[in-house]
Amino acid sequence: MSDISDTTKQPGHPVGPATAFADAWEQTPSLAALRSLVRAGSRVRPAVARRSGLTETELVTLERLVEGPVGFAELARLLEVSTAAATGVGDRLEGHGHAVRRAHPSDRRRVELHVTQSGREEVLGHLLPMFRALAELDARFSPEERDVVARYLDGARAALVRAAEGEDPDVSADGRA
Amino acid sequence: MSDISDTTKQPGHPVGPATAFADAWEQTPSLAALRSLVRAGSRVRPAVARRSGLTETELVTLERLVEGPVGFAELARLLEVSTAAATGVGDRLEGHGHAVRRAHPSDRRRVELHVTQSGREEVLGHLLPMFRALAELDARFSPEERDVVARYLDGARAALVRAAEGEDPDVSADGRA
DNA sequence: TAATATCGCTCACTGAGTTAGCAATCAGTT
DNA sequence: AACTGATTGCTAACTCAGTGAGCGATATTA
Repeated sequence: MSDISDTTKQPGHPVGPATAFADAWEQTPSLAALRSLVRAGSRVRPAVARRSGLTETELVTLERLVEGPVGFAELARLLEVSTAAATGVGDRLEGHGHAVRRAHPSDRRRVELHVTQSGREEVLGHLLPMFRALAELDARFSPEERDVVARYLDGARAALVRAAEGEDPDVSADGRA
Repeated sequence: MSDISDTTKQPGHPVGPATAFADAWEQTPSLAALRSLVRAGSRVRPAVARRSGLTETELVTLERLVEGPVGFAELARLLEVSTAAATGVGDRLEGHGHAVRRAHPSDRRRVELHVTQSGREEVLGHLLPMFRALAELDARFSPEERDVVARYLDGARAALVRAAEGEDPDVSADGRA
């Protein structure tokens, strides 16, 4: 009975416990901007992947591949999937022409996955414009301002990392600005 | 032949086109911090979902539900999935005891999904600590500093949004700080 | 009242992930 | 050199969250 929210009557912005939500969030413009930024950030990869006709996993793999070839075991580790899944990712990327398998020069167990020109274009074509835009934005701020921003962002990062891993409340190290 | 990267010989940090990557990125500490932040941000939801034994989709649904009940058509729209998938999400959330179906008071076609106490605890328990940590961080900065941060973050958000949607290069509106 | 649209559901299917187990290879120890 | 154990990448069988098509029920509009 008391199981269900009593916010039934206020569809848009109910008053119940959701207030606690809003209380800790969206108070200052900077916090609101932070929220929007993180939201926008987590929409980039899915969107780019969809436009490229790739899985998010495949896109992450390509992003890594432009920095150099990777073996499948390592790939599985950084994607946090099974090696079987990594094999599948390689198959699909090869099918798209975005990557190629190559024997490891010294270790004959290993097979390295290399990005192709097509794969590199897919990744850089979508992401370089974003990087450029961010670099231009960054350049519009003074060194002192950038320092403030960096401290803020680093603190926020620490908070998010703590949320992502289990929250040990007594971890007071790490994110001190 | 010229298809494959010639970075084969430099596993760790090759010199090839990946340099273009690094050039536009990770130059200033603030840009590096921004990158880390976005990275950390996109790890939060998957991590929280896994710890809660939920799909990311189910977690997103719960986050929305704490703000009030939603119908399945609307839910499908905001999740960007089919209504069939939304039905499945509802089934699973009900199975977990995190949500309940209820008839819409006036429209007898509609079925609203309501969060339960259990569902609310699941969401708030994981996310409120993060919100609090961010609010505390925010409070450690002066209003002037927060203003700088807000301008920076808003510009960054605009760049990310532009990257998520198709990049129209001539869209100069929107994100001007 | 009739035509159209919307809502939530079921059904059959797709596809990216899982676990288990395989042969091949490498590395260290006798 | 040979044996042991770990690692690498693959296949096979399966799971499960998504899709598209189509359904009855209800709401909305002409």
